[in-house]
Parts: sequence; C-alpha cells; structure tokens
Amino acid sequence: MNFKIAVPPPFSFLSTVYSHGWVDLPPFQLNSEEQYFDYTFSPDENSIISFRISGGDNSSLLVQTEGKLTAAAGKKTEHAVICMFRLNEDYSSFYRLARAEKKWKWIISYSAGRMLRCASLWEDMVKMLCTTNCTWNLTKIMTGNLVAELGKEKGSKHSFPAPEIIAGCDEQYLRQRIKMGYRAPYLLEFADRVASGKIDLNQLENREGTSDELYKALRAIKGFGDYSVSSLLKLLGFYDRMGYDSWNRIQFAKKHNSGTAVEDKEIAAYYKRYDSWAGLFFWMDVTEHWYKNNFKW
DNA sequence: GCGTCCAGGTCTACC
DNA sequence: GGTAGACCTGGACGC
Repeated sequence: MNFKIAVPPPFSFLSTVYSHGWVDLPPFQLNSEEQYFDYTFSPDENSIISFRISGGDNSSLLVQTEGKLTAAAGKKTEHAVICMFRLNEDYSSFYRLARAEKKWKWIISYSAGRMLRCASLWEDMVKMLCTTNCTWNLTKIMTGNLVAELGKEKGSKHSFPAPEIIAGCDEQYLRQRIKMGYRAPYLLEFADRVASGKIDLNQLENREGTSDELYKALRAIKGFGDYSVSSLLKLLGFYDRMGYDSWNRIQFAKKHNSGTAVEDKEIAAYYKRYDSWAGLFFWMDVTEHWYKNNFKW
C-alpha cells in the first residue's frame, strides 16, 4: 500500500533525515543509495507496523507498506510520520532569521532545520539516554541490542521495545547483555515510571507550557541531565537551550576559535541574538559541513 | 594478546 | 553554587 503525505515548504527529506544521528539507530534502516529508510513501530501493545519512506520531490513524502493497512493503522502511521518529520511545526520565524544573514544562506538552500524524531517520545528519550557519556558506536550497540532482543518482532523487523517490556527486565541483564552499563538503573526506573503511569509522556509532550517548565519536568527524571534534556527539547520544538556536549564544543572551537576551547557562556553569547532559536542555530552551525559534504558523516 | 589509560554525561557527596 | 569522584564501556596505545 502506498500513500503520500503533503509537507509544508520549505522542506527537504534528506536534510531532515541527516539532521542528526537518529537515522543511524535501529529500528531506522537507512538506504543511502536509494534515499529511503525503513522503520518499524508499535503504536500499541497489539500491533506492529513497518513502512518505507522516501522524499520524492520534497513536496510530499511517499510512504510504502507491505500489504494493506486498516484505516486505523493508516491513521497511526500518518500520525507517526507527521511527528517524525515535524510537519506540524512552524519554522517561519527561524527561516526569517536565517534569511537575514548571508552566512545562513545554506540553511535556506538546503531547507535545513527540521530534526528527525522517532515515532514516540519514549523512544526518543531512551535513545537520548543511550547517547550519554559514551561513544556513538556504543550508542549504536545499546539501541541495537534493545531493539533486537526486546523489540516486538514482525518477520525480520523489530520495533523499539515498549516501556512495559523494559520495566520487566532484570538490571543485570540490561547492564551486561544490553550493554547499558551504569545507565541500566536509570533506564529501569524510567521504564517503570512510564509503564506504571507515574510519568505520562503524552501529557509531557502535549502540555501547554514554557521551555523552562518542560526542562524542569524532564530534568526531574534520573539520568537525564542538561545535555540530554536540552537535546530532547529540540525534538519537542523548543530551541532556546544549547545542549552542549564534547563534540559540539569541539566543532564550535574549530570553526570559530582556531580549535582552541571556548567557554560555554561564550558560545551562548555568540548565538544569543537568535533568542528562542539559539540552540537550533548552534546545531546548524556545527553541522554545516554535513550538508556541504553531501551528508557523509 | 594483555594491561593501562582516556573520553564521554550524570549523579551524589562534600565544601 | 561549585567541584571532585564514581559510574561503565570501547578504543587507542604501549609493551
């Protein structure tokens, strides 16, 4: 079954797919040659949906599934795609700022700025936890193990495991087999609180509130510090925080200070004029070379 | 092949 | 409020 989803301009499939590392982590399966990715998700405990998505002419997304979807499953797939590609977000003031300065001309020409999400905040948050205090390779190992060992299975494909599944795991298993290491108790506690309803991710995601309020709510969850919460806020449509990590600090230093380390407050001062978009301009600035190198990471 | 050291965020205890 | 140390793993390095 094939169907199209209209996208609001400016939009670029590739710029969104390569906006950060998510597409490199299962259950995303990228085919860079043919410019599509496969993705599998479980919208509820009884179902599992796999689809292939490509960008066509950047005026719509083409979604392909094996076999026909029920109307309800089609709706859930469409909702997931809208969330993943941030199709409901208004980027007009971001592009207005980008158009005003010559150095951001490339953002306009690549229609860059949208950051790819997973189908659920749960999956985004667990993956973000897996990026903390380790190399990207270890992040891939952790998420790969979670999906392969605990995900719901459909043929050769697996979805990201539900909170209930992880909440039922033994801590030693998560530490040693999944390679979560010392993060295991954080993941276990988070999964348990989500599965038991003590943390309502839907409410968290759809709450009316400020960036600061959401920041405080997410920081209250053990294991999620400044870097991970600031990065998560970017996936939730709040771009005022920088989300420093060792990699983006180095990229900034290389680009703006001949490689000499720069204090966080100086980085913040550099992007201050972009106000609520400061964090996104920071991320765009340190990843500019990805776009110009045709997304060769 | 083995042992050692280091990088990578977050939490906790302490000042 | 700021700082130091512990947490765990993979990879780099020296032997």
